[in-house]
Amino acid sequence: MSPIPSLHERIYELVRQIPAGKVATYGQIARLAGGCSARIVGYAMAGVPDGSNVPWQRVINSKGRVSPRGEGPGSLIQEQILREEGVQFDPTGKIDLAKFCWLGPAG
DNA sequence: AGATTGACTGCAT
DNA sequence: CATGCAGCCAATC
Repeated sequence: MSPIPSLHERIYELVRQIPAGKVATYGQIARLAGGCSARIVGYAMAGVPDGSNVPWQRVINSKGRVSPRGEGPGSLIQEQILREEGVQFDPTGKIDLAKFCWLGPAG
């Protein structure tokens, strides 16, 4: 526990601040995390330990859609969780970022 | 220290 | 709308 959390931990803390029913894009988190690139956020999400309080499911890509993890229902699970949170999906499976995009820790 | 990779992004074809 | 390419930066080998 250092006074200055690593980039990874900082991202986790940031994602933890995302309220239910809202979502944030990788670029958004990256910017709030200190201006790193969206890839770092994606990499951090991939390294999220199972059991942490990080609602990684609320982090999506700039397309307003969940990131296709390739195999497994992972993306589908994420979509279901977001629906449970109150996030609405378009008929195309996209999220209305105009309403559900998290503005940041400031609100 | 160098090369490779990745849950990204934006533009071009 | 599908595919390709380049830029981006940290983690990993």
